[in-house]
Amino acid sequence: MPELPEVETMVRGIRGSVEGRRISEFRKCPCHCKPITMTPGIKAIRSRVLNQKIVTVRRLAKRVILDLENENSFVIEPRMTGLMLLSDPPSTGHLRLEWVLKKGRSQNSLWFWDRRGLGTVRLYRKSELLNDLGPLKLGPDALAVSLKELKRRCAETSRAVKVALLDQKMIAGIGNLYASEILHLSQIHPERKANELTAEEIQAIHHAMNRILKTAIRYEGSTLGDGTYRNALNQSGSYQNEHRVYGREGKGCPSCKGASIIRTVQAQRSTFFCPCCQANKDGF
DNA sequence: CCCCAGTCCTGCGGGC
DNA sequence: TGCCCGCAGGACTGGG
Repeated sequence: MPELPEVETMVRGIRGSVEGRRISEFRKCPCHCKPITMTPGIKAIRSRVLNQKIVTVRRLAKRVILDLENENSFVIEPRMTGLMLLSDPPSTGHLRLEWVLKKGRSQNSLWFWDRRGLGTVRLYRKSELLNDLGPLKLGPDALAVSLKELKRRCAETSRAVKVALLDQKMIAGIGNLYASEILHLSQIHPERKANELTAEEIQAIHHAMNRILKTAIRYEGSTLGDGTYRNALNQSGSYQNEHRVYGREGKGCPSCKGASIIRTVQAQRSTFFCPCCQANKDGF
């Protein structure tokens, strides 16, 4: 499930083979699955992107952005199982889109692969992506938000802090896996109301967010049991071996060694935490 | 404002 | 052994 570290890994993996190249072809792959969401349609996209050079490859929260020289930008949202690949798809059956790229005489391809097909590919004007007033309505990036801004945004919501961290309008880039990891390192109970956290607790979250996400990027993200997440060369990440709580229900807490990790459900998603290390305040 | 359930989608694994 | 069902959850929507 690509979250910030996985999407950052995708961007880093494809950048060198994509930036500065021209799109000589953009097409749907002949797979028999339902087509993924794409706006506008393939014809309109082709008319705006063919023969355009890809100037920049970058990450915007959990999206991959390809900025073209004519001020159009591809916004690729992998959601659960989408991948950006340069070679060797996990299975050819779920290849969705292909960009054929050219630079001088050399030619290579970039693919969007998506087993479940929940991912989306859209073309926007680059000017629409500059801030959170645009169509994406994203909050500040989890790796760029200042402590002051995080405090301000926490104060604005009474939702459980775990649920608030998943809200891309509040902070962009964190998903279900890293939300649990961040709160465990912060030693904060996931049900605590965001607007009741102390300044010290928000500072702990800010610090943990940076540490967890940066470390996960260094490990090239988490590849879970289903093996779906892979980097641009179809290789697994390794941060799953460093997980403190996610997917570790009933196993020992890596911090206190004594207690077992508990799984609960918040906003219809699994939350993992240590009832001992994260048992702070409000009776939790 | 907040919360909840439903929607999209496919593969996997538990239970019978 | 084989089939059915629930689960995985990112983003979004509609109703209370």
